[in-house]
Amino acid sequence: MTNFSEHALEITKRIPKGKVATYADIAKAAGSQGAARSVGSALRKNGIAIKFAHRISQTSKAVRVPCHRVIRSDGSVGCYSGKGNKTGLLVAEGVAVVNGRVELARYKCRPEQIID
DNA sequence: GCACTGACCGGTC
DNA sequence: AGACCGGCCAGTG
Repeated sequence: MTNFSEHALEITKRIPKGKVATYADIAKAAGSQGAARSVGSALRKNGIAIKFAHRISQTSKAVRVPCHRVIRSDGSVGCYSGKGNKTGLLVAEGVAVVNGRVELARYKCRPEQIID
């Protein structure tokens, strides 16, 4: 695991429940603005899982990176390994998703909340 | 070190 | 509001 992907995952874990963050913001917070694509790659490689949903909280050890809270900068939910969206999970957490999009103005968390 | 690849971004049309 | 296009950047072989 490289420094960047590691950092990106750490940041992703810090996204508060009920909020979302964009790939671009994470890339920037990870120290490489514009590396949004790389953030996606990192999440894919680590592919932690969306399973998060049916087993929220507790599970002390399991790392569980909430990748579903990471969306595209235009508010669209985006892809997930090409199959399945994170829409359901977002809704389950209280994030309103309309037509596969999230109202960024309302649900996007501030950068300072996810930066180290 | 080169040449792909991709859970992306921003500007244009 | 969509759809397209070129460019980014880190990971991988």
